[in-house]
Amino acid sequence: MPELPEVETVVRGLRPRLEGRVLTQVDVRRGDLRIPFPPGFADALRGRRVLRVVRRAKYILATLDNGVVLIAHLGMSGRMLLGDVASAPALGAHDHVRLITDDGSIVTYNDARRFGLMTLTTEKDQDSHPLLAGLGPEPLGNSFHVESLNAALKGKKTPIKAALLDQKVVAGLGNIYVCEALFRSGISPKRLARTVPGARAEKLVPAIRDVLNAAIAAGGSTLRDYVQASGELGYFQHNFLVYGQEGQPCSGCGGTVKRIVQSGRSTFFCPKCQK
DNA sequence: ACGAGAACCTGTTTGC
DNA sequence: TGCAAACAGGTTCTCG
Repeated sequence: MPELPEVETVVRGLRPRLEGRVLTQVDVRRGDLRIPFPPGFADALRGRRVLRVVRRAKYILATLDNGVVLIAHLGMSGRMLLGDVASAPALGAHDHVRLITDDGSIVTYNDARRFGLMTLTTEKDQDSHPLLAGLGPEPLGNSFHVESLNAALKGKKTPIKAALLDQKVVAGLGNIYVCEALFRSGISPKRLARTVPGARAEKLVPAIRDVLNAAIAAGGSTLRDYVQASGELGYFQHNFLVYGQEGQPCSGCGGTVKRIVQSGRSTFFCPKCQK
């Protein structure tokens, strides 16, 4: 479900609830997510103060005052639901973890499909953690630029669509924003990645940045069940130019947006505008 | 070593 | 109307 803009939106919703607060209660209802919760998971968090909450790629990282870092990933269907002790919502069918703070906030991690995960590391080991160590550059950060993308795509025979979904190439893109960025840069999703470095990459880098920034400004995209941590809906889905637009007229040329399947995922694009 | 495809799991939408 | 198939924002493993 959530890609970089949605996770960023969730993090911004969690910050005012968690940063500076003490976790007075940590309840794990169901431990069989994508990876099992580590032993002592709840004990490592309970009674600790949250120093900061940040996003890395599609991961949410919460650093505690004992040096422990909570790693959370929302998978396809994960959500962070916010509530208050005063009006505590009943536990839902897929509420897996519930955090309660010293000022009465409730953060509930809900994930129907259980493709998400929660685990622990430490500040010291964070950079070498298996989930985080291999990630490519943040697309909105200083280390993502034409040169780094050129290097990452060099010699790759896979279609550019698949290459951009590879979190080692650039960290945080998913199916929606890859489709949108390729459309905005006029690059066919079927084009081999090794043919993108150069002039095409010079269009692609700003297209990726622009679409992500626009989506963050809109509070992410709300499809089906995704909602912001605040419970509000993102609205960037209304700005999709190709994603989900099969059969609709292309905003660029008036032709028809096509849907194909690449490595098992839907790709939406305009064959006239994207070469 | 690399890339395509399957697998993980549940809920919703689509099509016959 | 009802049921089965298809499909969904991600990641990781297996197989060729």
